[in-house]
Amino acid sequence: MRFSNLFCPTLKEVPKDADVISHQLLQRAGFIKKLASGIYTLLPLGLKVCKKVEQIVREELSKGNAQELMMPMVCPSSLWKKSERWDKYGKELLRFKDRQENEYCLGPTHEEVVTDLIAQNLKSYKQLPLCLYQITTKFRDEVRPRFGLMRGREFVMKDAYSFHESKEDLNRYYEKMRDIYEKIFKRCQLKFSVVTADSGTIGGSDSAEFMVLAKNGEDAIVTCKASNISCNREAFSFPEPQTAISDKNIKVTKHHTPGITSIEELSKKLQYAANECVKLLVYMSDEQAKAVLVRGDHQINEIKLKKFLKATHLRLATDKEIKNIVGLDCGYLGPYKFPQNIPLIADFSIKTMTKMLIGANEKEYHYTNITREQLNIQHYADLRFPVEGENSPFKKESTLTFHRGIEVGHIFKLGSIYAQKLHASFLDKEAKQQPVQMGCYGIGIGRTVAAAIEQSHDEKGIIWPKAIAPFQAVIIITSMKNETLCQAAEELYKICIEKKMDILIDDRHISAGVKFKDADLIGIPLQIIVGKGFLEKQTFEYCYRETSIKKHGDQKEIMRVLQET
RNA sequence: CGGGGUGUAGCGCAGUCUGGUCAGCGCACCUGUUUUGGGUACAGGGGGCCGUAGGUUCAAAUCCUAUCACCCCGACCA
Repeated sequence: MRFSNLFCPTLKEVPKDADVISHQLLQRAGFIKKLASGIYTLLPLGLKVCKKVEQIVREELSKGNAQELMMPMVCPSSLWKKSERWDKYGKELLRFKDRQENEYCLGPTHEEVVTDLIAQNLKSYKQLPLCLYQITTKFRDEVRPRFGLMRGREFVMKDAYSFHESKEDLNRYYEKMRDIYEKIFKRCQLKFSVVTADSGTIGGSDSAEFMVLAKNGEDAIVTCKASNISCNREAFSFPEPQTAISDKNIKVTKHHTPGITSIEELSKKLQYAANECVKLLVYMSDEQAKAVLVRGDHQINEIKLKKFLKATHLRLATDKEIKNIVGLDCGYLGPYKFPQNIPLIADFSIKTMTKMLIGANEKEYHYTNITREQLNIQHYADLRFPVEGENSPFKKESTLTFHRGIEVGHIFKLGSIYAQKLHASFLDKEAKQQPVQMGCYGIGIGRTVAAAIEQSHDEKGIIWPKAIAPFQAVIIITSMKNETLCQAAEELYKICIEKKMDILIDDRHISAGVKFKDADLIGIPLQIIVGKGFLEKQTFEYCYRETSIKKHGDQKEIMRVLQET
């Protein structure tokens, strides 16, 4: 490729709409251009890097006997209604109608389409196992798109779906896919960690996320080193603790607390630690009120709560609803003498409390020294997020540590939920009809590219891992007016092209300084400089982007170095 | 969805409070000279009816109203 011919608009200044480094550099180095919020054009270099990642993905997946296909982006609502996700998926599913007033959505993922495809064609166990995948543009109308390619609304994703005659075979393939994913991200030269995850809207049982460790990551990873557990913060589960024996010698005290409604203020005023306070939150679970108790220093994990309640829609009750139900404004709600028609559900941690501070269900009053026995708690469950630095529930001596990560891959065991809803079944060896067992496996291609930059850059620009760099090397001609230099560079370039190397030659009629700056910004791993060294000694200079180490060599040596990379 | 902010040339910004020599700066771009190993220097030049639509006024980038777009924070701590 000739730079003089390349559409690569680089910028000196940081675009004002970008504040994470990958987003800034992708724009500055001419890889992407924003069209609308969360919607980007991949410019030639951006596309080139994506293709390199895709190629790695294709090569590794084919080792797992996965076959590539391409499903439509536009999906009729009927399939989504069958799977019940037309209602469950929410606003992220972009819906619209055609001229016949038929409803459609833009596919955010393709379980429905692929399961339907299989339902229509699967007959016998002899056709299994089977794995199909595609690398296509998905659309999710994100609540808040941000960070460029890291959380766009339109994005390129590889999604694979596997089909099996038994759970055992699904388990076997899931493990295989985990290995394939590890190989893919290793080949992309990323530092990542595999963590236990929640399966979210996709549904299913086991799932694991592949997290690229980076400080700008949107996900929190919780680790207990001693027990070798690494988990998405959302999916960290606590075992049921032993019930503590309440302090029977203490007396309930009522306190007048006008204007004091926050845990922080209360614990200060009444000399009660935040972890001795209990807060009560009213949720609407499919429009049924539920009261949830959690310790003052804890946060409710709504994913867990939703699962526990088996709710389709879950939200906090509005102030108005609370007033209707309890007859009280927020701030003084408490579980003692709470309206009996609303079930009280408490987080496991409440079990370990010997006394507590709660709202009095009376304006401007709180109680202290309440014990669990005085409350009519109907259920205990694991409902909260872990807290950074708290003791591990698995190993006493160990604490929980937190890291940030970018979720670049996610694998799930779906089981037969989609198969049942979309009637994908087959005849087994005993001629019995069985629903097919499914797994699904995603990789965010654009997100992987962004994650690579988050992990590898400096003040000068991107430092691409060799495996996914847009070019192996760039040949820089320091002066286009010097014919000797041009000839030498062109000859080298010609040899590279003949050897099918992916090389850029910077033949622009501009000063050498600009060429160096652009090469650094774009992040090409190796710069080959044809300049004064050549005029003096007929040698080329080569410089590694990552280390800035400069060396000299003749054409033979350059070819050797290039073969290595 | 709530709060905050920003829309002026391809990019980054000043000008808006206090309406009138206000269509401006830097980078980028074009021409010429210069320079030729880390965004050379000088000279000249092209490009925007100031997000959009109304309104107020003799006069609007500037004031008012509406609207659109984009960005940030939050969207559970009772």
